Amino acid sequence: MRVSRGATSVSAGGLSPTRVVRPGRPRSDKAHQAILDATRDLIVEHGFSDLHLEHVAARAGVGKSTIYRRWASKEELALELLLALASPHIAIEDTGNTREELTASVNNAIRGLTRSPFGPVIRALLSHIAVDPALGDPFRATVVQARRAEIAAVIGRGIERGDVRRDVNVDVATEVLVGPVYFRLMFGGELDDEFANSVVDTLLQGFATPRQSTM
Amino acid sequence: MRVSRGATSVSAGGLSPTRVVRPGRPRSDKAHQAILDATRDLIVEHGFSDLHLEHVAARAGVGKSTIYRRWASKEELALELLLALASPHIAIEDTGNTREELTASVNNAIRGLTRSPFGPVIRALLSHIAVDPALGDPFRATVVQARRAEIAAVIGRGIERGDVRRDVNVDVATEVLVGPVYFRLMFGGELDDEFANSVVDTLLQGFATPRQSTM
DNA sequence: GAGTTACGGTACGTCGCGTATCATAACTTT
DNA sequence: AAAGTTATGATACGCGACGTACCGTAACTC
Repeated sequence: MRVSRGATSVSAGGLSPTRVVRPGRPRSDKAHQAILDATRDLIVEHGFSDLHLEHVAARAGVGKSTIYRRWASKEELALELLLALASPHIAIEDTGNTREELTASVNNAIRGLTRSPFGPVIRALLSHIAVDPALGDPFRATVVQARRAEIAAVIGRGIERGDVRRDVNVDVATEVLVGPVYFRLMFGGELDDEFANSVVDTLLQGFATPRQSTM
Repeated sequence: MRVSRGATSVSAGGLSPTRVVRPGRPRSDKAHQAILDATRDLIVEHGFSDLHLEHVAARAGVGKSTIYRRWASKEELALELLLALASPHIAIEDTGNTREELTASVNNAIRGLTRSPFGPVIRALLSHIAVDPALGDPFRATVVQARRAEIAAVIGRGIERGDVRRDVNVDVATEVLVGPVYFRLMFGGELDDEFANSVVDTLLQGFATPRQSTM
């Protein structure tokens, strides 16, 4: 059995619930965070279906019962982890330049998937998100919704600046911008700046030749 | 990877293996197909992580050992099933009309996911495809590659007709056409004709206003 | 018929799940 | 400082599925 109980770097964005401190032990959030960290590491290393809570407990330096006291299932634990990891990669700054902002939209998604534990974790959970509403619905309601809103804002600013057609559908815009990124995540292909630029070029100009733009 | 003993071709083109008939029982392929059918039904009903080979055996009217004799693991069984289900939804007819063909490209993907068992099965296997090369590599090498080639042909015909810009990157074209479909498969949203049309409209015209097309 | 082989069935050890129980450590209250 | 409260780590348990091993037998060839 593995003994390395390395709690590695602390991930971003923890939750801070209003907690009433009562007699007895004070629900040290160190344990809470240690469990999430161990879960993250083990998912990254072995994937979700080989995530075993007894290993999580061992690596977090915690009893198995402590985990079951706080989360009803492996899925709930994974969901909390996923939402915590997702949030940092969504915001897009208003730079005044539409192309820049669109590229940032794609690059933000890419960087979240390639340069942070969010990538391996969501990869491991894709099926569950797609199949299990208990995971999928909260994820859609928070992460996906936030990303749609952020890109809607980018498109909106582009329209104001006169750079973007007024009739662009913002939901579809999100999907053609970020969908390709997830396509490559699943089905292979480089996720780099060149890809981001290529997607944005394609989307800004469109497929059609100028003379055919009313085809 | 140890595939079944070559009794069936892994891809969906019918089965015509050179079979050496030897004494003893003749590897009835009825059993083989019954196992695949049962696997498909159970994945559709309960998802991949609740797919239990003892149930597959029972539903297929087969001993559990028979399954283990032919496939090394649940994943290999699922892979063969997946490849068999994927192929029918890829070909795109040359209609002479670029917009029609692009719409068909998106609609083919949508129909494969919504109107056939391929949808539930790939949903259940997304994570494994994204994480496990033993599943992902064969899938990419066959299904994804075929789809890329098919869409490359559509783009090529569009260029010949003068409808599509000559500098469109065909890989990126595949991704912006089909990526949105998989995005919605995972993260929610209707998968219907309206969506397909909306994607194609967006992609043909592009985001940019005409006067900004060189932005 | 004799020979061969895959077959269905079953029993087995292993492992992770999720629950229950318990003595104890950590902290609050008085 | 002592008493009271509560979450904690540890351990044991039953359950179910995994994957293996072994059987007697059915199906087919020669």
